[in-house]
Formats: sequence, C-alpha cells, structure tokens
Amino acid sequence: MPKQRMTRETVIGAAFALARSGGMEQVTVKAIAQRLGCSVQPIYSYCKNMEGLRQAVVEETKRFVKAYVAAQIDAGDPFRSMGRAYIRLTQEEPHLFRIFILHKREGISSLDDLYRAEADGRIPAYLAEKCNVSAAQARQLHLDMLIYTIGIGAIFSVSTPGIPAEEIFSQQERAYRIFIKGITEDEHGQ
Amino acid sequence: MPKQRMTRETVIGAAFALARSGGMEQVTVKAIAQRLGCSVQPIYSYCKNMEGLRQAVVEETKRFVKAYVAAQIDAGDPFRSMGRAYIRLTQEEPHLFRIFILHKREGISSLDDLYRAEADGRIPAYLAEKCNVSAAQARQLHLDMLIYTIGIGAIFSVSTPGIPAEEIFSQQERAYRIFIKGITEDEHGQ
DNA sequence: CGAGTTATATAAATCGTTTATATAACTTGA
DNA sequence: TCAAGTTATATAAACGATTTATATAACTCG
Repeated sequence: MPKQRMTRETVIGAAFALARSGGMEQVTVKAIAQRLGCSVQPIYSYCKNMEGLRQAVVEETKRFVKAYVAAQIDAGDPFRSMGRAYIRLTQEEPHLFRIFILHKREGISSLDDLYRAEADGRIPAYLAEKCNVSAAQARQLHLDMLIYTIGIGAIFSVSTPGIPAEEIFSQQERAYRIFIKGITEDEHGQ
Repeated sequence: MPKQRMTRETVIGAAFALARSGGMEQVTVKAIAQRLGCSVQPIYSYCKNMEGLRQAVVEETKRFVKAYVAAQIDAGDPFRSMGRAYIRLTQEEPHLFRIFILHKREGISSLDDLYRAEADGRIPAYLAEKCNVSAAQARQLHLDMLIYTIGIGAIFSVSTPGIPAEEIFSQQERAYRIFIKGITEDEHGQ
C-alpha cells in the first residue's frame, strides 16, 4: 500500500479547521481533501459518511470549548471568569460557538441532567463558600448563570456588526449580581 | 403558457412546511418540487437561488414566531405569558425555534438595538405599572427575561428526550421573580 | 519473492443545484 | 381571428458534492 499519510485525527482536524473558520457549511469532502492534498477516499475510510464526520466535528468542538473555557478559569473567581470565557469564545470563535450551543444533547430529561452534562463541578463549592449559600442554592445559581450566558451568547454570536464585548460583560455582571442576591434572599426558591 | 399554478407564496409555503417539520436541511429544490407536484423550474422563477429561498423561509419563520407569541399573550400578564409562549414554541416547533434563534440579526451594535428589534413594545409599560419601576428598569427587566428565555429555549430545543415543559416553566418563573426583585431593589444597576 | 492486505488514487454513480432549451397557453395587435 | 410575443411550466443537461467501485502501490508475512 502507499505510505499512510492520513489518520482519523488528520481528517477530523481538517474538518474542524474548516468549521472553525467558516461554519459547518464549509465542511465538505472536497474541501477537506483539498486542504489535506489528498483524494476523497481517505476521508471515507475514517468516517462512514459526512454526517458521521460532522458529528465528529461537533464532538471536537465540545472538547475545544471545554478546553478554551477551562484555560480561562481564574481560580480566584471561577464563576465570573467562566461566564466571561463563554462571551470571549462567542466573539473569537463565533462559528464554533454556534455549533456548540445548538448541538444535540442526548439523554437530557431534566434540568438536573442538563446541569450535570454542562457544568463544571468546581463552581458550586466555590459559590457555596463565597456567597454563603447551600449546595443546592449554589447549583441553582450556577444553572441560572449558564442559561443566561447561553442566551446572551446565542444573540451575540449572530448579531452583526456586533455588540461590544464590554457591553455584554456588564450586562452579564448585572445579571450575576441579581441572581446572587435573589438566591441568598429568596427563601421560597428551591 | 400553461396555467399558472405556482406563486411565490406557494413555493415559500412548501419550503416553510418542510423546514417546520424537519429543519432547514430538508429544504431542497427537489423536496419542494415533489411536495408541489411540479418541476424545479417554478421554484427558480420565484427565487434567485436556494440561499434566497432559505432566507425567505427565515423571514417566514420570524413572522410565524411573532404571530405565535402574539396569539398567546395574555393582556393580564403579558410578561409571563410571552415568556411561556416562547417555551411552548420551543416544544411544539423545535425546528422553527432553532431557525429563529440563530438567524442572522443585521444592524445590531448594542443591546439597545437588540431590544428594539426583538421586544414587544407593550411590555415595559405593563411592567413599569405592575412592578412600580421606571421605564428604564422595566426595559432592563424585559431584556433580562428575553435573554434568559432564549437561553433556556436554546437548550430545550436541542435536548432529547426532552425536559418537561413544566420544569422549564417553573425555572423561568423563578428567574422572573429574581429579576423583578433584583431590579426593584438594586439601586446601582442601570 | 509472491500472496494477501491496506492506504490511497482514479473514476464512475448518485443526488442536489442551477441553467438552457422546449412546449404550452395566454395576450395583443393587425 | 390568427400570428407574434410573452410567460409559466416541463424536460433535460451542466455542474458540484457525496458516495461507491475499481485500480494501483506499498507494506507484511509466509
């Protein structure tokens, strides 16, 4: 056989790069083959079809987002720094962000499932200590912030010419303060 | 000429129906032609190309969402009923909802632009009166609720097998209460 | 070193989009 | 009324992307 030049990683890497720079629409067999300087055959030997490959790009995107956010976590304030990381991601990687927020989430039948699937486990402990709330309240607070951040990120990622990141940050910061206050004072909630 | 059987409305209507039942991926010339029982030619005579047609479907979706939400507005509580309408929409029309939230929004350079583009003008007056807040605070409150609702709707629309609508409603209701409380008590915000 | 295997290329088949040409039915003006 | 022009549609061909079939080249193992 000819020397192996392609691997599953090479192929998915090229597909991911295309999605990153131009969205999932740019992920085509031909574009990948061109980028790799090969025929379409290696692509099909590492994935069943384009749908499978796009699914792999989604998985890669999830990993990317996770790593991107993790790298920006400030141990001193993981709660705020994580929220801000999502907003930065929206600005720096709008295509990946859109892929991320609208990817199919399997096995989610409750907000609790969603929380377990999406949230970083370190946050509730931090919040519980920092804001003097119960573990359950910290989870609730964290979930509210995730929802708000996804909402603002979704809007941000499709708005042109674009809202200044600073304006988004301050809106987010306002919401955080309100959520924190709401949680600590609201005896009826959760 | 043969009798005119197709119109721009017929074509876009068929495209919209396909998007509604299966998402934008289902909107293809062939599928539209098949659904209308005609060749592809009429489709191209009423739209320049598929991108234009898909854009028309997006516009139709925006109108649909607007009408859907408007029809469910309860004059007694427009704020909550609108929020709930979006959640119901997410559940009943997940494909349309996804098209709606990720459609390109042109000419948005601030949250204020966004607010003007998306929000129903009647809400702030209702909120200002009902909750005893200034017009600016009512706007802020409404914007927060829009963001939160888009966030929760985005998640809801891609989760399988799905989160019970009741759980989403109560989460939304909690957030509303917190936002209302936050706005009325927070002298520093806005 | 030859048989079998496998990574890749070439090319053909299929499907979606788009354009070109043909046909059918209407309008208009002589 | 009928020929010319126009237009709504159909047929079909061209193009591009996906997928499958076949061919070739280089490796492993006996």
